[in-house]
Amino acid sequence: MKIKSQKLSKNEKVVLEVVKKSNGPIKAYTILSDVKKNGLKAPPQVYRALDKLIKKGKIHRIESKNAYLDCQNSKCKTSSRTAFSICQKCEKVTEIINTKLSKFLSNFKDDAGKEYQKYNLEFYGICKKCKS
Amino acid sequence: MKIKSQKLSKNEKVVLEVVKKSNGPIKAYTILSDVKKNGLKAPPQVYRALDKLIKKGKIHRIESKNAYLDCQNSKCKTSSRTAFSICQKCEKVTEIINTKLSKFLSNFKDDAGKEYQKYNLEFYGICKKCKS
DNA sequence: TATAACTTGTTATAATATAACACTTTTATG
DNA sequence: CATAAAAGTGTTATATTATAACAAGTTATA
Repeated sequence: MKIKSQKLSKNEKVVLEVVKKSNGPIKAYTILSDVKKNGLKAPPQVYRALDKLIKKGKIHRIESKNAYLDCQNSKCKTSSRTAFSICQKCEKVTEIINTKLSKFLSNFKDDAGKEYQKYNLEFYGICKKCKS
Repeated sequence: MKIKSQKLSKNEKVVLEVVKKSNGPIKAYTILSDVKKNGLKAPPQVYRALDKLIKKGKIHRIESKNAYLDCQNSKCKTSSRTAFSICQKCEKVTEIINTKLSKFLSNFKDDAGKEYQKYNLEFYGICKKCKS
């Protein structure tokens, strides 16, 4: 089994830094305006970096928000099994790292007996801070 | 507890028919070009109908595809707890209706002990047909 | 009938994402 | 090392997805 290189290119590093330092999910065009000081100028440069970073397990895409979040899971080597908690008020997003959940979903068989190597789960609710 | 009306407006009916008769997830602008023969002309008319239909539990949005699918679950009264199987080859999408899964996710407590009223789960794999 | 809530029609534009092509850099390997 | 293949970059243009804003019509019902 060939292991995908985790080495990052110049643009990938630049984009990853921006995603990391953002406090929560960040949008592609927000990243773009930020990385302009690093010489990047056009959307494809950002989107290409984002795609690679996702494949390399460095960041995740929050599908329901068209936004990107750096991976909090030190053990995460891929982008294949993800779960998030999303606050419907403040829009805060947290990655859920929970063995019971990931085991259940990884072992889940549908009615045809099929298992899945890849999933994305998004939970929606009101976070602690917004409740109080 | 007030029950949300399931009554559909004219445009909602028109859009729902198009989603229903489509063989799988359908895009907003595909719907638009289809409903032009019914007199609808502009994106907002379609998007408004889609939003309402989702809230009324008649259709679902497949987040990772920006596409819409009619709800297969006769018992589905809301859009709050959804699970789908998505083929990575042919892009076929099937709604997963599985009590074990929905129970597990509805009862799931995160590390803070929090439960969620709403979730969306997307499984990715290769469907039977594409495998053979 | 008045009025509030909902629905529609319309134009314009915002936000998100990719195609296509030329060029450069890095990596692998004969 | 040479050099070819693969990966990465820069750029322009354009495609795709979605919403803002406003005016007007319709429906429910107090």
